[in-house]
Amino acid sequence: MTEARIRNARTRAADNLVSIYERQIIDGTLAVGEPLPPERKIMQSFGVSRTVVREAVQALSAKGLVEARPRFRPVVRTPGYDAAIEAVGSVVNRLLTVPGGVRNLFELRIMMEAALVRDAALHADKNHVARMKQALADNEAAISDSQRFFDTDIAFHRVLYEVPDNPVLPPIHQAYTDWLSSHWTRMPRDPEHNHVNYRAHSRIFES
Amino acid sequence: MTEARIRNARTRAADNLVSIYERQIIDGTLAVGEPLPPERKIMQSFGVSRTVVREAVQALSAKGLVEARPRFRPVVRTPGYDAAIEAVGSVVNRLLTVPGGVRNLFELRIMMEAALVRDAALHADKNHVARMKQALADNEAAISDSQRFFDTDIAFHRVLYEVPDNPVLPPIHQAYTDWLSSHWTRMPRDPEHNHVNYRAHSRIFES
DNA sequence: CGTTCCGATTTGGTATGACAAAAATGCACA
DNA sequence: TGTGCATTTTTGTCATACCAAATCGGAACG
Repeated sequence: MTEARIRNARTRAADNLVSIYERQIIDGTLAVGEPLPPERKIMQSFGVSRTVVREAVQALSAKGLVEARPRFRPVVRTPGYDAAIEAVGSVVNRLLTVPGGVRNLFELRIMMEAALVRDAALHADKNHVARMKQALADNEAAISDSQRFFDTDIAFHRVLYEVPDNPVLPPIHQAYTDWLSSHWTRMPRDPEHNHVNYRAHSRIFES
Repeated sequence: MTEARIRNARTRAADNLVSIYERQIIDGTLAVGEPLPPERKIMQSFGVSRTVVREAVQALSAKGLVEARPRFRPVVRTPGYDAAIEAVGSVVNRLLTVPGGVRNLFELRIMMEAALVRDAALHADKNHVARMKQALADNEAAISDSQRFFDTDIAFHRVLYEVPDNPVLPPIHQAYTDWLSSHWTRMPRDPEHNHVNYRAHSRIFES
């Protein structure tokens, strides 16, 4: 989809810098956790103005390749799926405010988790089963504490996302919880029902 | 997840501009399709330097709220789920190049589409059934033409994503096809098998 | 010898001004 | 009315400057 926009784009100056540092980050020339060179060093070594350097850095930050806190040097970052999730964060949060936005995302989550449960019932190994049992026990122990129940509930779901051993899934779970957690005004209580539900699931894959 | 970073963030100058224009775009003060004011107008009306204005515009572009081609005025854009997808584009494309990246995303797609098929079998209405039949027919008619078969295959899948009437899903389908289409070196042939598969699906929901 | 504290230096954030090239505009002309 | 060109805007980039915050280095101290 990006090509649709790139085709009209004359060569922008900062983009060269961006692609250069992209390569350097990917091939390890710039180690993860290390800061980028100071802006003034960069402009000297590439012969561009500071304006261009700053734009490039901002673009790298938007792409999730570096983490730039104001007043601090940008730090090279592990380009993982969580970076992708973060990139959409602001857009999604805005979409959640429109009518039905929360419901739409919630329904998607329900659909995905149903699929995950089916997958887990088929492919979960001993290790995963043990962890789910543990998470379920923690959840049960926290029934009286609303906050802890919520947390352990999330932990239980997280195991579901880890069963398929697909690195894409855990960040998605993280994204769901981040995006939806602030919209949980309703259904704080009703733990027994969830419990019964999950216990049923835990039985399914014991086969 | 954003909060973990925001907590350290002193107020950056351009962020104010970004949030201001975010509001103006959302509440319709700035109509979709209209260009943003010239940078000089913006800096005059807000009393900031052009540096800040440019950074704000770039940030809006990264967020998908405006579409900025070089040398052209940034154009206000529909803030939809497709904008969110586009924001992750570069990260995902890079992740697809790592070993197993394509497989991970493909497995996720398979899992989701399986869930979609189950949903369609339960909730598809007459209209959707008709469209799937049509797409299936187009697909069958294009068996001999590899490219057209590919396109009609995509069209068939698209209907699946539209059945649940969840505006999140079609952009996801678009993203899958965009991201994975360039990695389709294998399995270009084998149309009959797909056909049989889909025909079976089309039978499922006729109930 | 290690730690803490303070000052000098570095560095990022912002402002200002300038200029070339491309786009938008308006006007003359057909 | 439609078209082509000259003029004006506007963006992309550069250079410079200043402030405040972060960093760094050494001195003072335990």
